[in-house]
Amino acid sequence: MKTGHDIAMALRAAYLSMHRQTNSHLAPFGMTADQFVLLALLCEEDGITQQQLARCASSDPNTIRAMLVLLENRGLVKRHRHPTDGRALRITVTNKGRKNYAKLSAAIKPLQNLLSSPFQAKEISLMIKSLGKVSGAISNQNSNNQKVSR
Amino acid sequence: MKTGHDIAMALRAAYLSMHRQTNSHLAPFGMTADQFVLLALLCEEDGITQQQLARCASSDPNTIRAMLVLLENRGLVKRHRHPTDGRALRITVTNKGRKNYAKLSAAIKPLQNLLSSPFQAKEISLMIKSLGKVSGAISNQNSNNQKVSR
DNA sequence: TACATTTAGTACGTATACGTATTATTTGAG
DNA sequence: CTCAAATAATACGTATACGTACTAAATGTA
Repeated sequence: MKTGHDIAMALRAAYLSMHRQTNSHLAPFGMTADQFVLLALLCEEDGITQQQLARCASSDPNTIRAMLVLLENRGLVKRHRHPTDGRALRITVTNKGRKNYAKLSAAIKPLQNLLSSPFQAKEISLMIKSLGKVSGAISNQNSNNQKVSR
Repeated sequence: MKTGHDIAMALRAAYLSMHRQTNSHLAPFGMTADQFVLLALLCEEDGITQQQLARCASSDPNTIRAMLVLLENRGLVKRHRHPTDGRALRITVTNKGRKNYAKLSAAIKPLQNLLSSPFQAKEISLMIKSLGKVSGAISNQNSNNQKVSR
């Protein structure tokens, strides 16, 4: 009988395997899997703030900032002051960043296909839905503390 | 239509959420989620080597070693020379380690239940099977390179 | 037995994940 | 308008993930 612990271990194995492979596919281009995630999100929705990026990437502002600094130093993104909110930074992708994204995106296509290859279309959406349930069930944990304490 | 990229993002979100929550549940006890994984594996199968532990934890020897050093400094595990293989180290859990594991195991039970709560038993085994397919499809990538190149 | 190859562990460096504390702005209540 | 609370970003520290290079021990083969 499978338990929550089994889910956790399976999730861990799948994520770490995927992350490792993605990194090794992108390393020849001097890019990491996580940097690619940011670049992909920004190419989809340019000009969002670090805060929003942290949410979309399921990460946190500290990590996002460190990564963006690296990407900015390599000329792939820019961080501008937000026009109406003096605290926030708007992140945009440079032309170089977009070109890189296109190249990398092509480079990991085989890996992405491999990722979906053992499944039928229905299974994929089912698995994604299940993973969403996991995220949902778990991430509404702490937000309670904060909302209740208000 | 969902693609490999969608699987990757969903997997990332689920894993990072789970990892964060697990860490925050274990932090009061001065333990991390990953340390708990090692302790759990060792309590199941005591006396295995760092190499085996790396495989079981879906991690790598460098990471495992660093974690074991921390755990050993806190008296939770011990690293002995392997009786027949002079290169290897056998890792065993101390009594203190076992007691800690029992305590922590109880502490995260609620989280583990939460993890499995949105599913029926069948869905759980299905998801675990799917995650296994992901791990399998991906991790047989590099081992080819090495075997072919010989 | 001698030696090339493989394997377990280690050392070191970079990137992430994320908690906590601090600063600068914005927002909202009075 | 004033000031407390909330928010975005940052600084800093620790733990992980993992690549690469190296050492020591085991193994297979000539």
